[in-house]
Formats: sequence, structure tokens, C-alpha cells
Amino acid sequence: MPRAALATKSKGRSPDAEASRANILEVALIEFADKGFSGARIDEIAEKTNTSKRMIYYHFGSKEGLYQAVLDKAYGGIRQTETTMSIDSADAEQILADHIRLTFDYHNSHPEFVRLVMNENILHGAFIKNVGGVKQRRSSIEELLGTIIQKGQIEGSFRERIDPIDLHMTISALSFYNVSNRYTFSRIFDRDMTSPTAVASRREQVVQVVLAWCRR
Amino acid sequence: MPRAALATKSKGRSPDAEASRANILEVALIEFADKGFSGARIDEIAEKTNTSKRMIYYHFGSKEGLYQAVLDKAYGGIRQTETTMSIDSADAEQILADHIRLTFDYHNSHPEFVRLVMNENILHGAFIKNVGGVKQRRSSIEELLGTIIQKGQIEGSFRERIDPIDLHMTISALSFYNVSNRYTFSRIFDRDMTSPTAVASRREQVVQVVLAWCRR
Amino acid sequence: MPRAALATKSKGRSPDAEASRANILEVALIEFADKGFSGARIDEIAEKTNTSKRMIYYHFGSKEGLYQAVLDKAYGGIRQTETTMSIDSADAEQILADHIRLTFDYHNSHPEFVRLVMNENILHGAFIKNVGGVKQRRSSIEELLGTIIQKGQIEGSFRERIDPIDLHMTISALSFYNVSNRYTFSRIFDRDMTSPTAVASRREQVVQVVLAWCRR
Amino acid sequence: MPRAALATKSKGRSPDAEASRANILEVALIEFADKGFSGARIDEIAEKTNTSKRMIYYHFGSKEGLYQAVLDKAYGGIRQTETTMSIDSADAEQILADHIRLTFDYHNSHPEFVRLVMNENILHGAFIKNVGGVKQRRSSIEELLGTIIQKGQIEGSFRERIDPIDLHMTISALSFYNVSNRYTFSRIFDRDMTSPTAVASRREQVVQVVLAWCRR
DNA sequence: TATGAATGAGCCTTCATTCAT
DNA sequence: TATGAATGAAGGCTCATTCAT
Repeated sequence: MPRAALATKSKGRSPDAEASRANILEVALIEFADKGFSGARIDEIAEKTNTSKRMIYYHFGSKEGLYQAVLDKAYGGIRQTETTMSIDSADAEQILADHIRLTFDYHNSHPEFVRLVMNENILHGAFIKNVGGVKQRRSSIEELLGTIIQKGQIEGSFRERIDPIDLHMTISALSFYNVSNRYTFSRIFDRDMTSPTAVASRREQVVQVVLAWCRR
Repeated sequence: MPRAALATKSKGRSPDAEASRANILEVALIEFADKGFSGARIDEIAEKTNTSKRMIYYHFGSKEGLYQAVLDKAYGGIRQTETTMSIDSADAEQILADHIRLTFDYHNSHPEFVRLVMNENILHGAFIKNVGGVKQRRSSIEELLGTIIQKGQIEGSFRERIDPIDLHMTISALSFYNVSNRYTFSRIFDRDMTSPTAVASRREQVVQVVLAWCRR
Repeated sequence: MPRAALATKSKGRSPDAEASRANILEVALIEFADKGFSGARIDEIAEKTNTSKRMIYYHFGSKEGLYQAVLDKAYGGIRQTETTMSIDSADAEQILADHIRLTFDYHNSHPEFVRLVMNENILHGAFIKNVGGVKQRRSSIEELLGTIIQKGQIEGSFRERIDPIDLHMTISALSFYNVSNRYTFSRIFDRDMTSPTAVASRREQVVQVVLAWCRR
Repeated sequence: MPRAALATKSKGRSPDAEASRANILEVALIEFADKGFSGARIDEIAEKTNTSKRMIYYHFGSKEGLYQAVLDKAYGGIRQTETTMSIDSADAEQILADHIRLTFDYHNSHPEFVRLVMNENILHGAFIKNVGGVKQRRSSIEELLGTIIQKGQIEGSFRERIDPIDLHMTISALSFYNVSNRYTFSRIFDRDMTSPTAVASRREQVVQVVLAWCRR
């Protein structure tokens, strides 16, 4: 009996159960992202599901358990994206620019992730500690950016003393904000932030901001 | 009977009523910022208040009304801060740097504001539209940054084609993120983001990021 | 706001609230006695009440809180009865006999109390610790029986070395069992245990059992 | 398919099935005794079992069926004990004293039985009617005690007019109470009721109580 | 203006039970 | 015989809100 299974990956489950779990997770992701933890309703999630409310408890044990699983999944997504960057061809600036674009685009095309992270911060990061793969994410980013920085420094285009985490924070902040503060910012400054043109324009701006900061 | 008064400023109210309102608002601000709109409880707010639950409804009409008033107050704070900048002395870089520091510090010393804005975005900006002084805020920022940019361009230190709103967005994003994503980021990257040293260090970094982007 | 008031006695409550509380308590007593803690349903209790389910939680906080209050009330009843015995007239045997009859009758006419105590023992005595007046009860019984024993010894009718608590336990056991094990015993031994005749007959038997044990 | 077999003894079952049944019964006995009928959970019982929840339903049909079987088993135990008394050697007082000790000890060493009987009485004896061997139990006790009483009367030590069932009720009450009311009594009167010393002491007291009542 | 009491609707959770394999 | 998955019904509890005073 998988009473509130915490495992991210499932082992030996029937395909039906797996599909059921996945379906619930998918729906819940949208709901939690849309309404936040407190605002989301188990009833509503269940209704939009192929299964019943009871199954949510069967598979995830509680609202918190479901939220945790959703968070897990969401972080799994960005981790996967971040780690699929090649640093072979081209010069450091090009590579970094591409990485920034990738990051920026991920946020833009995954507003649920952004909203989920916002929500998690509202919850004072209560569940992030249990998200798997967090350590890998850190080290892979550190490694990737560290390599790019080094390459740029060798090539002579980047200045000294650039910390990978600082760099990541800068890229992340500029990517995140565009989605996270979309509603308030666009309302106050009467500016479109979602059209392809607006997104593309801001993306290149972000690339420029970061590159300017890294250049010698 | 001032049922559900929406006015920001109160006119002709008794000092007691005014104090009561202010007290409720103060408590509600903390609660909404801490738990979000759905997570906050009217009961709990009332309990931490000098007055009773009934008074909340008397003054603000509903949970939404209270939240609206809180949001109003919070935006009032930053508007006031942003508009108290002198652009007289010193060169453009200095002035911009100071403005960035002010903005960065405001976010850091007002996490409730940051959390409230996060929450408002989770609510799809449902209440920001009714916040007073939004237009003034926009124009005053536009004017301030526009003036600084122009000054910098005349002085020859800033490049051409810097949009004030873009600039503001960049400053805001870098300032906001440090507070908004504090819990998740510090957990994943095992990095202190709240100590005075960490804050000061990042503040200067943000200044450098923005200035590097503006420089010719 | 009396959120889950634990006090047995109420202070400064409105008469309505007091009546509401009393009404709930009355109904709950019957339900808990009839079905046990787990078997009783808050919904059902609420239905039989003048008020709503919500009020149960307003006044008692939880199912456990309600149960606790019920237990408190039930123990209050027997404590009051036990402490209203005069030891003036008549000889020790008479007085003790009367006390036994009183105890026996109390159990017989308060099956809810008996069933509630049974249930509390099924719960491993989880709530008895919080019942008020327990210490008074002990000392008043100890004192009463102690006095009777002494009187009987002085009169020469009672033997030496009778412990008041042992005596109480004996009386209580014989009185309790007749009500507590009514259903199983009467079914197995096909014996009426509830008719006035049966009760009266057993009562005198219990008196004889105890007296025989106490006599010199 | 032996769906919901009510029979106590099983006929022609495979040894595995028999072991499974016994295992479930053993676990259920503890659970029902510990939590009562309503308080016990089928899930929990199944978890503590070697088999699955489905097997419980296969063997016992329902929670009630399981409870019934448990009750059956428990009553079987005491019946067996009560009927293994020899009335050959020694005088009536000795024999009766031994019988009382046996009864008292049985209750003390089988608190599950006591708690189960308590619970059955809370259920208004709903299931006792279906317990097998009830009639035999009655007649065997009646016979045993009747014989002892007669022997005592012939020997001249016992008084006239002692009803076997009354006698049994007295012995049973005094034995039962010590276990059934253990939690409440020990809490109120701050008295140990479980240590070997306390048990032994009370056992002899009970013997004295009953003998005193029977003596001429 | 202020307060304790009250409430309907709905929320999260659990229960005994059954189905498909 | 055995198991993981599934379920309708209900259970305990809480929410924002309002009423009587």
C-alpha cells in the first residue's frame, strides 16, 4: 500500500497507478501554481482529475504531500533543462548568452514553475528542503558557469573575480522577475510583458545586462 | 456609517477610529505578507489587534477590502521612498548608484512589501488596479530615471538608448529577487542572503551590474 | 472569544451561551455514553442539539474537548452525591449500609456515568487526568469511609485493619459491575438485571457482601 | 468460497488459510481490545498482519464479522479456564478460594478479554448473542459453584441460600473491576493496581470478601 | 462604536469496503 | 488464494461573515 509515497521515482507500480499519479500531479501543478498552496482546493484538483479525491490521499497522503510532489516535479524540470548545455563550440560570450537565453526562456515558458517558487517562498521555503536533486543542481550550475567564466577569462573577454553563484543569481533574478512580477509591473507601468516581441526584446536586454557586467 | 470605506485617507474620523484602523492595518500587513491572502486568517488578524473582528468588517468590509487597504498602504510606502531622491549634486553615475542602493535597501528592509507583491502576482494582480497613486508612481520614476539617464548621456558616461522603464525593471528585478527568492535560493545554493555583509556585498554587485549596462 | 474554553465553571458568559453550552453537553453526554468516544458522531450530536455543529467547536474546540467537558460533568455528578452523606445518627453498620445503597443506586440510575467511565478506561484514562475535583473526591471518600470504619471499630462491630480505599473499591466494583456488564452478563446467565425487583435484590446482596467483610 | 465464515472451528481448510485466519484473529483481538470496536481500524489491523486487508474480508466478511470472531475466541478462553477446576481434594472454603483466585488471575492476565467485554457492553451486547458455548458456560459455572456451595453447606462452613449465579456475579465483579477500571481508579485514588504485590494483595482481599459472605 | 455568540458552506481527511488482476 | 489500486460516503474541523446587544 503506497500510503503517501514520498519517492520521486516510482518503482514497481502498475502503469495505471503511474498514470493516475501523473495525472493528479499534472492537475495539481496547475492548481497550486495558479492559486498558491492555501488557495488551491483538493476538491477542485480532484474534479479536474481522471480519478477521485480519495486517490489523491491514497497516492500523496495529504495536501502537503501533494504539494511536495508537485514542487519536486517542477524543480526536476528546470534541473533537467539547466544541465543540457554544451560548452564546446563558440566563444565564452556566445555560450553565456545562449545559457542566459535558455534560462530566460525556461522561465517564460514555465510560469507555473515561477509561481510555484514564489509560493514556496511565501511558505518560507518549508518544502524545498525535501526536494530531491537540489545538490546536483547546485553543483552542475556552479560547474557550468565556472567553466564558462574561466573560458571567457582565458579568452580575455571576461574580467576577473566573477563568482558563478553571483552570476547565476543575476541571470535568475532577471529571468524570474519578468514572469513573477508580470501582473503588478505591467499594470503599474502599462507595459506588455507577455507578447513574443516584448519577451524577445527583454531577453536580449537581459543578455546585454549580464554580458556588460562580465566583460573586462 | 462608513461601511467598507475604500478611501486611503480618512476624513473626519474620530481619532479612536483612526487608531483602530491603523492598528488593524498594521497587523493585517504582517499577516498577509507572512501567509499570503488565502493563508491569512481574519480570526488571527483580529486576535493580534487591539480591537475585535467586527471592527475589521466595520472598517474594511471584507477580507478582500482589508487586503486591498494593506496593498494600498504598502505601495504608498515605496512610492514615497522612490520620490525622495535629489538629483542635484554629483555626477549621473553617483546619483544612479545611490538610487539603486536606495531601491535595493528598501526591498531588503521591507520584506513585507516584497511578499505582498509576490502574493498580489499570485492573485494575478487582482487588486493592484485599485491601488491609488499608481500613475504618479510611474511618471515620477520615469521622470527621475529619465533625468538621470539624460544627465549621464550629457556627461558622456552613459550610452544612448536607455529606456527608463527598462532600467527600472532591471534595478527592481535585482533588488526584488534577493528578498523574494531568499528561502529557495539560499536553500539550494547554501548561501546566506540576509546577513548585513551578504546584503551589502550584493547591493554593490547590483550597482555594478546596472552601471555596467548603462555605461557607454 | 471562548475558543475551546476548558473551564468547568463559566464566568461572565451570557445566559444564552450558557444554555447553549449546557444543551450541547447534555446531548453529548448521552451520545458519548451510548456509543463511546469513537462511535459518537459530532454530526449526530449537533443534530440533536438546539444549535449547530459549528457551535460545538466554538464552545469546546474539538471532539476531544467536548468529551473532556462531558467527562468533567459526569464526574462532578457522582462527587456531589458521594459528599452528601451524614454520619450522625445510627450505628456504623447502618451508616455504611446506607452509603452502599446510595452508591449502588447512583450507578443504577446513572448508566451514562458508568458507560462513560468504561469508555474512559478503554481510552487508557487519557482524559481523567484533566478532570477537576478528582483530589477532593478522593479525600472526601477517604474521610467519610475512614470515619465510618473508625465508628464501627469503636462500636465493636467492625474488625480492625480496614482500609478506606479498599472498602471503596469493593463497594464500587459491586455497584459498577451491575451496570457495566449488564448486557453480557444478563445474556449469558439469562438473568434480569434492570427490573426494580432485581436491582433492589442485588442492592441488599451487595450491602451484605460488604458488611460481612467488615464485621468482626 | 468461505465468504464470511462464522464458524468458530474451521473444517477442511488448508493449513495456510488456517494460519492466516489465526494470525488475523490474534492481531484483531489486540486492536479491538485496545481501541474498542469503533476505534479499531481495519487498515491498521491488516498492516500488523502477515496477510492483506483483502484476506480479512475474505475470511470474516466485514469489520463486524471480524469483531464477532474475536469475541468468540475471547469467550472461548475464559470458558476453558473456568471449566478446568477440580472439586475433589480439600474442603469447600479451599476450593472456593482457589476458584476465586483462578478467576481473579484470569482477568488480570487477560486484560484484552476484560476490555473486549467492556466494549461489547458499550455496544449494548450486540454480538454476545452469537458467541458459541455461552449456554455451556452458564451451566458449567452453575454446576461448579452449586457443587461447591452444597459441599460447604454439608461441611457446615457455608450458610444457606447461596445462589450460584449471585456468587459468580460477586466474584466476577470484584475480579473484573480491578482490570476494567484500572485507569480511572488508579488515577483518582493514586493507587497502583498492576504491580504483582498490589495484585496479590487485592486477590486475597477478594477471596476474603467472598468467603466472608458465604460463611455461616 | 464595540463585543460575544452564532452560522452555512466548504475544507481536508478517513473510513470500511470492493475491484481488477 | 492473494495484492495494489480504487471508491462513495461520511467524519472532524475551519472559514469568512453576520447577528443581537
